[in-house]
Amino acid sequence: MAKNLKLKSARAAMDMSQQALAEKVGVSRQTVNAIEKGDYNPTLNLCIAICKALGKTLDEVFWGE
Amino acid sequence: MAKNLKLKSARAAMDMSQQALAEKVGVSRQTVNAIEKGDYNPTLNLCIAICKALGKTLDEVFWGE
DNA sequence: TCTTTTTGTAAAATATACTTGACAAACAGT
DNA sequence: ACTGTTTGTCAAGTATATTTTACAAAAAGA
Repeated sequence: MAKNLKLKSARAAMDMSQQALAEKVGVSRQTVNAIEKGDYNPTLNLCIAICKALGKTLDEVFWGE
Repeated sequence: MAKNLKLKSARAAMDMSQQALAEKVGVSRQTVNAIEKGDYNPTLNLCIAICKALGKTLDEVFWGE
């Protein structure tokens, strides 16, 4: 799978660490790391939580990798 | 969880049965049914496959339930 | 009414998302 | 050089998405 650079930059734009984002959306830091790295395939609910935490929409963060 | 009526209507607009959509995206009919019914929480890759099959984007089908 | 397609639903099994704990490398600040 | 934060990664476990088989109700067509 491909790295999710849109997620990485959206997180950077909010000056948030993987840890901070993970806590805000209620998952482990490794999960956020794996999603950014493209290792797996988050669930829709997690994608939505991440988008809301970053002030983005699904299309902006997860559409067109 | 809430029913996904946007998915249901997008599928209807393509004149596609749950079965037909399921085959097109490579999952079982029950999975499509459960997603429409709101029973669970598909993975991102499945959401993307469904959107492509229906000619929609993530925001149009899965954003704001 | 009869037949076929579509949909709703359930239980048991399998695949995989996600967790926890842990360790090391890269980087920033002092 | 030292300290603390961030990131990358691994292995073993738990939770849950998805499959398969199966049956019945609802809708559509003839």
